[in-house]
Amino acid sequence: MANPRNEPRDPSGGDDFDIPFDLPSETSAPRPRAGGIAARAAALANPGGPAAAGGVYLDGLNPEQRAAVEATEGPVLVLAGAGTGKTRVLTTRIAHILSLGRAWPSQILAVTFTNKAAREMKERIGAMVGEQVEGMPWLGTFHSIGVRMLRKHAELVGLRSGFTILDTDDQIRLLKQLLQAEGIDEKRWPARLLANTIDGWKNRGLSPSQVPAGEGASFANGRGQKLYTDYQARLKALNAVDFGDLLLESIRLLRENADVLADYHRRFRYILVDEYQDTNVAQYLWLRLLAQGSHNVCCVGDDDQSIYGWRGAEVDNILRFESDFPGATVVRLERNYRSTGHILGAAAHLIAHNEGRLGKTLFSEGETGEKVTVTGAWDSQEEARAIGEEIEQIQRQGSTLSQMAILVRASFQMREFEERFVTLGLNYRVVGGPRFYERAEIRDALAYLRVIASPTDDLAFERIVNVPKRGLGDAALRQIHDHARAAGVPLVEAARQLVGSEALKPKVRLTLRDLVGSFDRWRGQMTSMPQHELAEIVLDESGYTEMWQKDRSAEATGRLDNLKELVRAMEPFENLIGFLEHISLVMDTEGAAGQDAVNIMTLHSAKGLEFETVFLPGWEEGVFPNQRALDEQGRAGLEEERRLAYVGITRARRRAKVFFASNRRIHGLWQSSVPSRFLDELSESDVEVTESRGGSGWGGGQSGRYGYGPSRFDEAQTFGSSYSTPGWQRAQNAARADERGSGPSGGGYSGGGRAGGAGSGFSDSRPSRYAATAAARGRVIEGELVARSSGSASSFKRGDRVFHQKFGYGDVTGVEGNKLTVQFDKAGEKKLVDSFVAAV
DNA sequence: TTCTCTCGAGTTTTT
DNA sequence: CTCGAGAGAA
Repeated sequence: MANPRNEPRDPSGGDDFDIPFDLPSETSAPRPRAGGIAARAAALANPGGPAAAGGVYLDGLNPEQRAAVEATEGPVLVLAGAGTGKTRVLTTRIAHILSLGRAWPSQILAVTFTNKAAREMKERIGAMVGEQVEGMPWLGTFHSIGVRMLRKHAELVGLRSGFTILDTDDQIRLLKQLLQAEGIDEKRWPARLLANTIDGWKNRGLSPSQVPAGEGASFANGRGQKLYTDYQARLKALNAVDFGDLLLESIRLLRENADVLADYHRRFRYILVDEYQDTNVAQYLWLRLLAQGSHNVCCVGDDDQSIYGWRGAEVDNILRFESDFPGATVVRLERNYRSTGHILGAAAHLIAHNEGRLGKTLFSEGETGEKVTVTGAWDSQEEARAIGEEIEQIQRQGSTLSQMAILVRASFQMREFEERFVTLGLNYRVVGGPRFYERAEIRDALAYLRVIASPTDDLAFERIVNVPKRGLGDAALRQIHDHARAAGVPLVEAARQLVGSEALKPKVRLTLRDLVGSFDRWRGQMTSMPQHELAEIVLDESGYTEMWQKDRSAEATGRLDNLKELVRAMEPFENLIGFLEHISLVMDTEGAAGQDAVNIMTLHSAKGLEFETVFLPGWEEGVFPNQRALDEQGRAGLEEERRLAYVGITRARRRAKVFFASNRRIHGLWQSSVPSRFLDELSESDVEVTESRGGSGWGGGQSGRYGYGPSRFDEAQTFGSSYSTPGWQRAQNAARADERGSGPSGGGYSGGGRAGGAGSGFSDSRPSRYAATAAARGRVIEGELVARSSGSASSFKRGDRVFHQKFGYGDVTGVEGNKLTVQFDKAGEKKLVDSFVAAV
């Protein structure tokens, strides 16, 4: 299309980059109006004009932010600490580039990790530059931009444009089939593990042939690499890609087709990357390829907030930026606008314990505020109880529940809070959890729609042949499979052919005929009615809705609601194909914010959010830092855990409240625990130890820091009894009842009295009576004792007389590794880990 | 084919 | 303890 202007020219104006399956918002997006540049220039010159927002956008920035925005040319790394206005810089920078007329909206590539981040960025840019943002087709997640490229050039990487994107579930089912075909024992080598392994390779940008020999051999006695090769072949045959391929294949596309790459180089004048510390190798390679064009690449990130190493993120990417992009401008944003002085101080002191970091010191000009509190609880139930109380108290002081959040390390910790809040009648909302489109009922429904839209989608067909149960089980499916392979046709077609033959049992044949007939019928209706109406008909006629209506389990109604929600979500799309195209990448929960409620979520999902008050429970060795992270990743794992702690604290605007419990039930066993080393890494001057509930002066069970020095929290553990309270849990089992009967009950929540509680054990660090047992279980990594193994043999034997803090005295009646069976005098028989009983 | 039971494992999560 | 997945029984 001819463009009257010389430079810059907007390539999106009718060029062949448009693809058929866009979101409605994109296809209907108005192209930049004629005179865009003039209008923008006018806006700059005349801040009072219609596009005035652009004229003043630089005003509110601090000098560093402004520098980051104005350094438009060449590589720029913005090290943006927590709460320093990272998103603001990113969005303002885009607005700035547009306002200066340096590029058309369609010439800016802006990548984020999540759809949520992309959406937010779009909104904020929109607020600054108005409709122009609609012309930014290249603002999106790595994956969605990858898809866009691949759809356009599918044939260059051996795909057809309508390829399907497999989610994790499909992926696993496919791999299971491969494992079976190879005769590999799925118990020893689970498909899940293979999926993770392959994902790991893909994250590192490795195609099957590039997998290092040693690693390829690590799975299933050397067959890992072959399986990966087979898997890729199978994907191609199905005209499908998985998430990793979206990047890997894009990279291949760009590498192997110089003309395509040149095209994108010409197109992308400015590249911006959010959360750069989270990029993996594949994403890095992809970016580097594209950045070779203009060199105007701006990465924003915070090495201290890199918490996704375990899924392939390479902190190294951000640490290496300056050598990767020579001549890079580095801007540090250290002025924090979020948290009070004490919170920042505590967080800074903590994170300073990490070695591999670029180093930033956050400062705030705001008030010092309240100190970070550290509170010890006897066990996890009391911890939940104490937090519940604090929440109610803060609420009484006028805060809303939504301004508070409980951030846990692992989701098993959430349960206790949920139970507690249910009894308190306190509204809470669990953020995160299974994504909407990951729910079984949604995927089933989608599978039906996929088969309708694309009769060659074997995986989708397999998923729902027998859902709801209609008597088409393994045997029938195998027959269809065999026939499909023999005839070289997709499953649906094979089914159709079998129905016409005599090969099937009469009953099966009839059922299958109905099913195939239904699909044909629905497919016929696809063009004659809106997709959401079709979906309703399909769910109804297939018996799927009925299946859940008959289900009397607790979740059934929720599932039906989800299905309704799905139907509703389909409405805005142009057609079924358009809907399916984007569902796999762009559908997220976006849970109704709804009523005022306390937020409960993992530390990971809290990244990027902020709250007035943040509760951080479970700061105990093993839980946080997480034992497995330590065992598997050693020092690197510890540092990532520490960054997680840093992320947690810096979520707080006004109050950060840390908790630890001396006892916690993990996998059904009561374990006593040691306060987290991170507690000691918080600067003392920013922390206040609020010994919550009394303290009988027993001190902690296990003190002794396992080699990393005594802690000031070792004995700051207390007894507040949770055992004597009225039964607040639902069905209590016998064991729980026993505990209540025998626990060292302090007589209610408030019990115990405060005397001698706080800090009484601070200075006098008595040697623990359990130290010997504990030390035997120590584990050294890189000369530093950072981990404890739990699998070692016990030093106890049958017949030993032992003492337990909660259950009292008893006799060992059985030993299995480090797990003991103990017959307690009062509490009855218990199974527990040896480290929390002591020999007497 | 489907239901029930036993066994085993058991961070973090996006796309 | 608690959930999910696979193996045996109806």
